[in-house]
Amino acid sequence: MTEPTGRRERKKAQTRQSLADAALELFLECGYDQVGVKDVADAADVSVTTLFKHFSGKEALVFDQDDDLEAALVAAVRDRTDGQSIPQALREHILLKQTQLAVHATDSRFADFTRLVQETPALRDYAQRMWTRHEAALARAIAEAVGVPEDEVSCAALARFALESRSLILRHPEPRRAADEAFALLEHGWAAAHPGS
Amino acid sequence: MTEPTGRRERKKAQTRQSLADAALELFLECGYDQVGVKDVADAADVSVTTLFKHFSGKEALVFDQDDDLEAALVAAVRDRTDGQSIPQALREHILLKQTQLAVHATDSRFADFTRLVQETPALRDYAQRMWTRHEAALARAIAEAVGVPEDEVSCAALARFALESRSLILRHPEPRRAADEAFALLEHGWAAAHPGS
DNA sequence: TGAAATAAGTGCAACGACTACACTTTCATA
DNA sequence: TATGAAAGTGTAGTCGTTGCACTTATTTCA
Repeated sequence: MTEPTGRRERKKAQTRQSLADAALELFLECGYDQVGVKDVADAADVSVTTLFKHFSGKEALVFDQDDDLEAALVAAVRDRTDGQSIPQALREHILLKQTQLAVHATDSRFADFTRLVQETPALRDYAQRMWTRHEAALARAIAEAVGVPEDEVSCAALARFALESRSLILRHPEPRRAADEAFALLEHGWAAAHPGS
Repeated sequence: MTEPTGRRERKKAQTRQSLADAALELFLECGYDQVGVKDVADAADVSVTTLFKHFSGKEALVFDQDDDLEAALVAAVRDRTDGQSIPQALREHILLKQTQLAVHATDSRFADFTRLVQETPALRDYAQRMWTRHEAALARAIAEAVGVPEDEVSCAALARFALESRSLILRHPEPRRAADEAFALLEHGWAAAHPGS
């Protein structure tokens, strides 16, 4: 299912990959704003038109795989271990998915990538939207987990706040501690409204 | 101090006003995306260059007076009545400043304005940024009010969450109830971290 | 196997927001 | 009243993005 069957799909995927690779390399080397969309297309040896057939905009060149995000987020709530509260589960997930990898840079390329995103306003904002785009799905998952109607405001609020705290954590020198403090707030607030979950 | 002294400043203010008026009228009539920046300039009888000397971008044409926002926000925390918690004060302020006016439309023009903003992604996002831009100032005010160092994460978190809940409230059919629920979460969480404030 | 349908990729021209530049007009002030 | 600062103008350009008509490669199916 992950394997492209025909030659056509394979070439398509390859073109997309070339574009993403070229973009990241150029952005890292010269800075996001110094590189035009034309430069990326040229480096990948395709036309600008083709570039926009693959990516919805310049910022999207950097975030290749945003599809898993929502599923993982929902799963983090649904499949949390017994006794773990929803805010705790979300803190773990966000911390794992974002910060730990970036800080203990196993791969120095990932650290560079994160720095690029954090230092470029356009990309920082885009990343934030990427996450917030899944607010509704997360809110629904939370509502289902506690067994309340899915339009409960407190669920939407928890979803939004948790997703927002991501950027709060990311910019802090000690992400783990920041996450603990930010989520402590949510933890207590949530417990008051929904005891025992 | 609010009175422009010379004729020059008066004309400048007038030009700015013409632009803002023309923009709002056109946007309301035809929709934000259907109106070009050129159309606005023409309607105000100035050049496009001049338009951009007055406003930093197309979206800014709609939000004329964002300067008071920060001061009012800080004041809402600093000058809250005794016995009122910080989250309560923020809920009141946001509710008053945003939602009440929009709902009980004293002025139907204000309702139209709010609808325009909410229905136009570019404007909705810009408005959200406008508020979030003052997160740091609000966080500082909160930290000062409780007497903790100004880089306390919980203060930044409360500031961010409160500002974010604005849009949560705005899109809800019953803003008052939504505000109560969202801020209840913050209320309890905050009380746990900073008892008695 | 050999069309015919399908989809990727191309080049060009254009649009809209925005900026740089060199210029004119208008006002304040010494 | 002369001088300089500041408001305004028009043009031409950049950059991201889209529409269009077109070629080329691959899949499908009669």
